[in-house]
Amino acid sequence: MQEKLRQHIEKIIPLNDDEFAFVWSHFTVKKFKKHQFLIQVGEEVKYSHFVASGLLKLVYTDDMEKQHIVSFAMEEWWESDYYAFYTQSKATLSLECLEDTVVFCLSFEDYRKLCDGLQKMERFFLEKSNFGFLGSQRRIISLLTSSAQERYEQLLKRSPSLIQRVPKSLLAAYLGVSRETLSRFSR
Amino acid sequence: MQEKLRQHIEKIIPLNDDEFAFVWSHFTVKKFKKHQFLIQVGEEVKYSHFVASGLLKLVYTDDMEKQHIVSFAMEEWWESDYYAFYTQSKATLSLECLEDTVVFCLSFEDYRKLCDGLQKMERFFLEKSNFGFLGSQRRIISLLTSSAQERYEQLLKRSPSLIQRVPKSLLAAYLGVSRETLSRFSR
DNA sequence: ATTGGGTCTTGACATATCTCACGAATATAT
DNA sequence: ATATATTCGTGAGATATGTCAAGACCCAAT
Repeated sequence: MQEKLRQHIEKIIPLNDDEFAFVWSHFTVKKFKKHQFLIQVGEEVKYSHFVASGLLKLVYTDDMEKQHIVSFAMEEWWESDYYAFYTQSKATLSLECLEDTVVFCLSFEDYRKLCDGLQKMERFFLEKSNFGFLGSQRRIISLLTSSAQERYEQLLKRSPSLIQRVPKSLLAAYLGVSRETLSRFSR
Repeated sequence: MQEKLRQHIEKIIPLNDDEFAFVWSHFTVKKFKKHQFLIQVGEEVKYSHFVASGLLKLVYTDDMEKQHIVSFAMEEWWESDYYAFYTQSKATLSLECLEDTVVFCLSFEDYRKLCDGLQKMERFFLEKSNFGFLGSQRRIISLLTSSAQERYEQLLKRSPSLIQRVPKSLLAAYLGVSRETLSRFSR
């Protein structure tokens, strides 16, 4: 079970058994059913979540109650409302299961302890953060430069598996386009 | 001169004189005039830059030769084509001075040495990366949820100083809206 | 004083996308 | 098996924004 996390970390930095045991001791395993919430707007954000299996959506809900998808979290993704997590404030985003999901949870306190206790893990999280930043930057460029249809085609190319797993209305909410407009692209 | 960098770092982690001397030894100072390029598309990206004074634009140029502004870098910002920097590949973005500018340059090699030699600096860069990621995420949400006019008003509120320093055509290129459309908002 | 480059505004028209409405197809729960 | 909710596609009209063109303004250099 925890092997998934170990392999994930070892893609970036090698760990011996003792080190991984130390790492693993900071996590707790939680299981959720489709439609359950890991984070709700206004509540405390206790954990950063490593997705062992399943699929989640991180959502911003606007004044009109319209949902916008900040990101999808599949296997091997880390996900949380990170602003609230790092600043230990209340959630402005929600995190909800699109499928039955298993996550490994890391509290903010344990996150700090882990980094302080094992130098390598601070390095690991730095790499993760850098990749997250670069991914966001690429998405911004896509939003600035491409039409809705082009963004849809880019998404198909980059994440073909997503299309099988989530309804198109959610892809639309991720791309920043209406459900109906996206529907007309397929033709 | 280097005091600016020290104060900047000490907002996040305290340093004694020896530690800062060690940090500073990894940087080189460079000065540029308005219109000069720090990074050009296709060239190597040697440095991450700390802006001591001045103003820069990080630009993505599309197939139609249209410019899109990934970010503005003012005093105390770190800027580079970070994808190319981290992967040591060729630049896809350009970095150009909008004003006469002084930067402190950190090569990739020195960046690694700095992190390895002084634990605290890895921590510092992790904080920076996290903030960069959160900033990008907020901009994505803004692009997904708000009209061009709303995004303009948000920018005015968040960075009123920018408006004095850069032509509106560049603000438009940052917001993802045409120069003409942005011009009509002021009324 | 004059020139030339950059900036800003504005009008007219084109186009992408949104919204609302409806119905068909499909999945899900009882 | 039936009922119910979700999902998907499509038409028609509204709206935001883009594009092209013209002119006004400002400022630095000659």
